[in-house]
Amino acid sequence: MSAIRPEPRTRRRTASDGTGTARRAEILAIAAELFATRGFPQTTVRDIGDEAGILSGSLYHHFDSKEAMLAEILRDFMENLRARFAEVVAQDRPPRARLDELVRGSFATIHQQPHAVALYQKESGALAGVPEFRFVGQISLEIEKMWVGVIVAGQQVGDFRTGLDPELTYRFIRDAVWTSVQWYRPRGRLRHDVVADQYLLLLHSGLLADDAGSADAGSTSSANGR
Amino acid sequence: MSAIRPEPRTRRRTASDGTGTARRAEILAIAAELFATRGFPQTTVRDIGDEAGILSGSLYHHFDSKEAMLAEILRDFMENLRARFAEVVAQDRPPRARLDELVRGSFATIHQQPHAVALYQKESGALAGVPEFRFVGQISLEIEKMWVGVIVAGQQVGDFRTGLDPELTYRFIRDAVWTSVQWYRPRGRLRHDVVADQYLLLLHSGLLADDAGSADAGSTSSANGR
Amino acid sequence: MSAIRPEPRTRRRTASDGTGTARRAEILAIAAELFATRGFPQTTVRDIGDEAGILSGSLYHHFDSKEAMLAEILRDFMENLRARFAEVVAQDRPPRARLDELVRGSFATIHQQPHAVALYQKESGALAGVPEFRFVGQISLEIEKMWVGVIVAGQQVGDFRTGLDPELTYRFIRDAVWTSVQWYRPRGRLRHDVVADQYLLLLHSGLLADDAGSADAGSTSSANGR
Amino acid sequence: MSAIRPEPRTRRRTASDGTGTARRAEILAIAAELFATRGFPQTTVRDIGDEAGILSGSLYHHFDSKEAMLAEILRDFMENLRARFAEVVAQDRPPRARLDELVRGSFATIHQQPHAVALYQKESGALAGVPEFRFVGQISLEIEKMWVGVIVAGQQVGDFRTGLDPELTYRFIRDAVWTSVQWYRPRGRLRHDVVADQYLLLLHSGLLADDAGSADAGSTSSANGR
DNA sequence: TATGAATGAGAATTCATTCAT
DNA sequence: TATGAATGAATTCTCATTCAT
Repeated sequence: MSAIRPEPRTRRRTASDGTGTARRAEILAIAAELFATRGFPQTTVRDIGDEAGILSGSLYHHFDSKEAMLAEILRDFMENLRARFAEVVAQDRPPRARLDELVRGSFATIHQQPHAVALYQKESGALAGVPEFRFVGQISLEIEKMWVGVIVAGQQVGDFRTGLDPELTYRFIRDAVWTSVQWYRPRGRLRHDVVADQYLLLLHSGLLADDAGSADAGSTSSANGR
Repeated sequence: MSAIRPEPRTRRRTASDGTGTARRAEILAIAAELFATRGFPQTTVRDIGDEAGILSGSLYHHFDSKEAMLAEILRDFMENLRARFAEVVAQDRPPRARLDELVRGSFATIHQQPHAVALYQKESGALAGVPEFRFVGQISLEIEKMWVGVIVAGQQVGDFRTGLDPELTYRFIRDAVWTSVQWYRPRGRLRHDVVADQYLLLLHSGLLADDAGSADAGSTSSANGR
Repeated sequence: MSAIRPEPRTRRRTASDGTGTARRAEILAIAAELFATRGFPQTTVRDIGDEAGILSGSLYHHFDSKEAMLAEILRDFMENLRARFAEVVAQDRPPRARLDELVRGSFATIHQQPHAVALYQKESGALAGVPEFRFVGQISLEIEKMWVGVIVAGQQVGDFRTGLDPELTYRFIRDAVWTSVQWYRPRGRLRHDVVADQYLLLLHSGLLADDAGSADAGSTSSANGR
Repeated sequence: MSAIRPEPRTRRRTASDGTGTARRAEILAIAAELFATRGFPQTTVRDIGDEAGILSGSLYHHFDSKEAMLAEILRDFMENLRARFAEVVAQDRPPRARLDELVRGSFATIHQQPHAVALYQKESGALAGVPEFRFVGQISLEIEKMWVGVIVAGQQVGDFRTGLDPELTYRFIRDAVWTSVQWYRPRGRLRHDVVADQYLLLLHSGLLADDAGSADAGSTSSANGR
């Protein structure tokens, strides 16, 4: 019974009109978990419906499409993240302190919203060219600018090593931090702030032992403090 | 046409029987690229056939299934990688030198086989429980043991900072290194050895400037960012 | 397993590459009949598959979509019709003879291709704005121009009554002729050329008896010479 | 709220019980327009609800089903039309005058109720076998009898040409007249009575110019109609 | 080796309809 | 009267895979 080319229907409820928030949020949380664990394409609307206790078709009472669910989850997450980071970089503290907080905040976010983070990591690549998901690239870029800004500032005040390319450094940090969502277990024994501590220790001072610097060029690493 | 001893129907040519090797390899390369760029589930056998200039059904003369293609690509890649790393860790050199070479080798691998690396990164998660892909987890674990072994050795000889958990450190390094496949462009202006240099600089000595070090692990970390 | 936004696949076989013509034509004929009798939206691809003896999904081996089937049927029909009419209007005969042949040709077409005609009648309205079906409106317009051209020519040579608006006259004729597809039965006792004869009699001379003119409005339509 | 004798659940308010008449009529008008422009199957209850400013589910407080809406619209229209025509044919005037008025009345109806007419034209075919819509065929038949009766009467009194089959003539007239709903614009410059005038001119006297007989083949084609 | 036709199991989405509130 | 959540059946279309030629 499909028309030859049906005109687009009027929109359904969206996130911002505050209607049916309860059920929507519930379903979105379920979808986020499934998308994150199985991947978006591998998750069927039936999976979501089953988990939510309704028929898959009934999901369309709440959302326009499976894609729209993904968009809503990602948008919520990314706008939140941007705001969180913007607050940090706006602080009147030395770059080094701000970078630390960006890192800590990231690990905390992974702890609090592992699904959204995993989702972002997994799908943002495939979303690059899709118009409805332009915001992903945009916000990513804004975030990148904040982080790189802090790194550059840190180099300027002499806190950070200048031999490092800020862009490249940002990527190294970003990848190490966010990819941890793939092995970090929120309920595991390794707490997120401990992971952050460890990462910051490595990031700040490097892997080489402090007095290994002299040994670096090959000489006397004898005094090695351990 | 009847062979003296016909092969059991279940198994077609495999990589090692040296038949039709040329066409097979060609198709596998195409598949690897498509799998890597679009993702495995999003790549259809028709995509592969189109790119190879044959009909999708004809692919089944070469391979048992789409999954079998993925398995072959990944197995080739991972066994190679394991061998490569095994050579490095077997060298009679200080841990630090060996770790550097592991890192450099990884970036070089990304340069040489970006598709396989991307594939491994994207799909290995979803492959965790699939019997045919058990080798992925196994080899990953072997590789992890090699790297962690080097890190531990480095700590034992005093080259590497001991405050760092070796497992955690491995993950931080692994994630930063391999995730670079997502932004590294083999034909871009940023050469892979330069990327490796930059990463090793960060990894070795950390982000903090050398004269900031006194504030660092030095006692009075009052100004310390946290 | 749907990708977020799959790129459009390469085209399948089309009508003009002359491949698989046999099966294609068979299926198209079935589809035409179903579309014509049930209406396009009310015909499901399952209906077509059932009638063709294959699964509905298998139709997509031959055609890109249900819509594409409709387009092919209509295009074949309309281009043919245009050619047929173009031949007639190009003849070096008086307008009256050409108009008669247009009418007779139309009834003959209804006899020969009732499904395509019914389809055109039923669906062309809904197809107005759809890009893939622009040809429908275009060819319709070309045909209209041919007919109206003949009518105008007939008026100019004095064959046709000048009190009639040519456009309007065309529509009256067109609608009476083509709508007959809805009641004409190709295998019925009423042959198409008889129907054409009757229609032409009415069209030529009108409903009023030849000597009924005097009774007309009662007044002085004396010049009504027949 | 409990009525003394609650109506059986199967039947809700109908057109004739005078309840909620205003809203009902409003909704029916909306439905008629949508059904007429998009076609009945292509119109969703949601479309109707949207246009009426209520949710689609709420329509079921007024009507039993989407089909019931269509039935009500068509029945109203057709009973009215039958009555209108019945009045005309009952007049004590010559057949010719009555036929003219039937035609004029039809064009006027198209002008006044274009949606209902279009609806009738579009859907009556598909409704042929549906029990709830038997009235459509019945009334159509009654109307046909009236028209054919007038035509036959006209032939008997010598007003109408006798070489024409009355049934066939009726169909030609009916199709030309009613199909005009598809191009007639109630608010256009071409008024319905002008259209009727033009059609009647063509119908009465035919397309051939009054003195065209002699001009025809040049000779004495008195027996004209070819 | 390859084609071309087909299978069969899903996929997302639509939609008339119901019903508790 | 109307809402909002849900049903359940159907729809178009996709896709890995098979197999006779």
